[in-house]
Amino acid sequence: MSKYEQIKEYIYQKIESGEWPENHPVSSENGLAGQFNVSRMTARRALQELADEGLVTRARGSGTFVAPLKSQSALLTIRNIADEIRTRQHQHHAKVVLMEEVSAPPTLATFLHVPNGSKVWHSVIIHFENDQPVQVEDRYVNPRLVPEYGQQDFTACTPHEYLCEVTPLTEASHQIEAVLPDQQTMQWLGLSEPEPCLQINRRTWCSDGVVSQATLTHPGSKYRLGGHITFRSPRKTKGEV
Amino acid sequence: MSKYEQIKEYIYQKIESGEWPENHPVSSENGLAGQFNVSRMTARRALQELADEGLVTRARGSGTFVAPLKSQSALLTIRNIADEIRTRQHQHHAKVVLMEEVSAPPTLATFLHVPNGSKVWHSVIIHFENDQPVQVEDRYVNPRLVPEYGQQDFTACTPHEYLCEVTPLTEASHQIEAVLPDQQTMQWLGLSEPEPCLQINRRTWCSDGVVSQATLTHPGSKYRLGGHITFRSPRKTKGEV
DNA sequence: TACTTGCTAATGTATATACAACAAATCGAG
DNA sequence: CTCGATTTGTTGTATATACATTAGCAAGTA
Repeated sequence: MSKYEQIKEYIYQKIESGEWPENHPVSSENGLAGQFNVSRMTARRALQELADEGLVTRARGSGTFVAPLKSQSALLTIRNIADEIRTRQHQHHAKVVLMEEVSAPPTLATFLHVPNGSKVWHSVIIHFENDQPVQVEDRYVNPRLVPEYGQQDFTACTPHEYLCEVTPLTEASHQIEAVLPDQQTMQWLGLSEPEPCLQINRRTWCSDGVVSQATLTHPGSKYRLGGHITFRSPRKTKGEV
Repeated sequence: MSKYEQIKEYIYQKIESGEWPENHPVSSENGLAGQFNVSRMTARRALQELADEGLVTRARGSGTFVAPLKSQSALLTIRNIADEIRTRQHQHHAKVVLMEEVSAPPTLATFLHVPNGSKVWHSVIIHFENDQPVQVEDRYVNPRLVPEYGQQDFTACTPHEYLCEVTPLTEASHQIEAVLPDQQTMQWLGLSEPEPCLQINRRTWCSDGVVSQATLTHPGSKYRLGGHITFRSPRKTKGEV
């Protein structure tokens, strides 16, 4: 193991064991350099990487301290529906039930930052897992940024994949809620009785503005959103991230 | 702007504009050092940080290349309910409706990795936002790792906050689904009619094993889970992460 | 062809040094 | 004692250098 990794391990162990609680001072760069008999730059690298991983905070002129645990937030990964189905070794296919150009109503126009009443792409696509419908994707797309949207074949590649290709997506915001589907959505999902649905509202951005607004509706009985989380960056012991 | 930041900006711009597509080679450390008239170590820092942010991949002996876009997954932040309410400038309070020690049924015992039938803590806590119930937290806790759980005052600090303090939580897994609440939950949430609820199933781990298993139920009409996402690490232009 | 060898270029690690920017403690004057 | 200036310690940036490790290529060899 390289020297800077040894120093990281040493500090990591102190923090994980609880020997160094929150805000406990960590030896300075020069201090560590002395303890471990390395140059300051090597000790510095250890501290810098720990800071990048969020385990310690550093303040010029003041020192390095054990970072407070971030109890308030955790990260959940949201994956592409097609990928998710495929990794379950199931079969995915999509059906385009609607592809049109419509005048954006006021709310949508505000969402997409386009002039009120201007034309936008509107598509509705149903995603199937082993021939069972698991998602209705109702999407509006800004034609200024993606003029060719209406001409794509979305049975081959999902809209999200396509959008990632043609525009460098930079951000997205999600809202997840539980709702009862309307009649039309029930029909698309093949539901005879109303049942709770997981609805994800997603807005995606590229550097030039809002690209797309999508509402993804999943039947609660056939779909759940899962994710694994690490509160801190895991140690890179075995060479893999 | 410091020199290494200028180099990062330069490369970032090339990638974002699409001028350098996936797998396009990036100038070598020495090359950039020449172009920008800096030392190799300064150019190296720029490339190294871009690699840490996932924008480029590096291979010893081979070179640096624009990383493929990760379209398949995005990250959603899940926050502590109490923090979330407080940042909305609303008032949060909690009510403990149940705190007991029970014998773990088989399924739960497997979940928590404890012997079948051994005692575990079980608590049910209702969280209020401005006196409206917004979450029922039904939690089981491994007493081997958190023996004092039953003696805490959870009107002052949420269980999750407490658990983060006493054990260094390292991981969690979440499952989110839409369900109809049972009679008891409806009563706790003050619902007269059944309505779709967002249910989060969370299991948390520390280095010694599974700490806790919680089911968080939110009424769909009063709660949605929101999150902002960046597909790539944002540029650190204005000095903030 | 198939394999080996050696060279070159690229990244990875480590060191030494210099100076800048900043925070906190120290000291001195009033 | 209080306020302000100075000092000291710590992190941030930048440079120069040395050597290690590896990928890719080219040339040579069987």
